[in-house]
Amino acid sequence: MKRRILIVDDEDDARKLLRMALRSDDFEIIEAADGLSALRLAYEMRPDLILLDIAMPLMDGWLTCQRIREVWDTPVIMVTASSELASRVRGLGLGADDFIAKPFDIDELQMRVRAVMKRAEERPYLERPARYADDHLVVDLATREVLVEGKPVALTPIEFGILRYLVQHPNQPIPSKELLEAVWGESYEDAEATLRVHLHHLRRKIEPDPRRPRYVRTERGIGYRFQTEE
Amino acid sequence: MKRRILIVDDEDDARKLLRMALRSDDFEIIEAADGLSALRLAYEMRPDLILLDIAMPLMDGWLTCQRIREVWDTPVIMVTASSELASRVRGLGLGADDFIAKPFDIDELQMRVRAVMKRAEERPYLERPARYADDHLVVDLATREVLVEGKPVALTPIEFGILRYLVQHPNQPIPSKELLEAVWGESYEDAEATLRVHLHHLRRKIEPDPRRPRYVRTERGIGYRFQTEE
DNA sequence: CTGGCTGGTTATAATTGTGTTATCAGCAGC
DNA sequence: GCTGCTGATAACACAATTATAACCAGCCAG
Repeated sequence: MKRRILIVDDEDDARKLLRMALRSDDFEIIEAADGLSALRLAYEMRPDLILLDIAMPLMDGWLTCQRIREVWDTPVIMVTASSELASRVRGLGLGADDFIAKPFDIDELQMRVRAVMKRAEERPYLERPARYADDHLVVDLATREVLVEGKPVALTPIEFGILRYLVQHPNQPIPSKELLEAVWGESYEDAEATLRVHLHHLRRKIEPDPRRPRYVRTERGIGYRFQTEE
Repeated sequence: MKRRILIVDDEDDARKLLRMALRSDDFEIIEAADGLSALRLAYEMRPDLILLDIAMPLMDGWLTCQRIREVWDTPVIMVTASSELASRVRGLGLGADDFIAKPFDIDELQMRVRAVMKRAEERPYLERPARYADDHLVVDLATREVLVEGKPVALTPIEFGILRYLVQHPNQPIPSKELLEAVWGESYEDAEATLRVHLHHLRRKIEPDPRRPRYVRTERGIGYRFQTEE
């Protein structure tokens, strides 16, 4: 089966180099010159792997990686200038699967690409949903769009973060601690009061009847759960 | 928790280099100079990660990796001279988790070590969805969902805790003390009166006829038992 | 048949968890 | 400076959960 690889780099020469290195019958190469068009292209073409340059104008590789990972589990290899080596560790937290330093060895690149793809295949593939839709509510995690009764609804970053995590784990009770960690990051574990307030706001915006939640159910003693079916 | 790393290389200098690079409060380093003693040491010390040089006399890195993997799946990082780059691809088939070329960058080594360990920790994702289901009752421990006659039933945390423990040990008489300890935690061993009350509530919610329990049978003088078949 | 034991049932009061509202501080844009 | 938006915090209301006590029912041994 032919694998599709998305190369993201703002410099034409760098893209060409990567493209040449990966020229193979096994791969189909697509390219983007900046983070934003990479997101759009990824949304459209569903690549099997993304090669991401770190140094890019506007939206850099870190941010792009983060945004991609908010929605898909597509494996990502970061391409770094060797001077940036020390900062690579950051990438682990953002979920990059591997790194390769420029200038890279062609054999090494190919090997890492194949290795990451292999690992991704072996992954116990629980693909996270990128979208929820029914008559009342539409949540599109890729475009960050939320529609209620067909009308767009503006969510604050925190509200969207909560909703995203819940939608990505439908019908599962999510402990409040887990939700806090997912949205606020670690070391924010005892702000459940704050969480309740934001959940209140979120419900007010998306629930048909906020008094008796249809989507964001509370699991007493545990946390919350996104209910897909009535 | 301190992680144990096994370094395998026949050259003393190379081992020293690796040891120095990984000197850290997080790691405990053990070493072996050839494949065979590496196997023995690994068996004895159960390292969390193995760093394996490819070029070694007698039993080379590939073979050692293969032998290790025959027994258990400790993560392995292969260390290669860069001239051997092309042959690296072989390692994938043998189950190595990552590679690093000599001479290596210290930051990169540390990063790869931590990345591989992190992945290995996340691996035991084989959480089996314990579940009980028949015509009348469905208990899904993963989603905490309980259905009676197809309708969802709301259990309190304690009620669910009791039911979970019983379902996880079907057809076995569970002493009251054990149930108490499992649900409330230790040091709560003489609240059997309380336990009875909660069991009453639980039965009222899930039994077809609470007067004559079908599922939660009482074992006089012992405790309780979850009966799967009539 | 009777007393004592084990376990079931009911009632009630205390505790806890969650929803809601109000208020304030920080901050960006104007 | 002001204005509007966002998020944190505190205060309170309310309902669900829990522990405790009191009482009841069945069983078994003598």
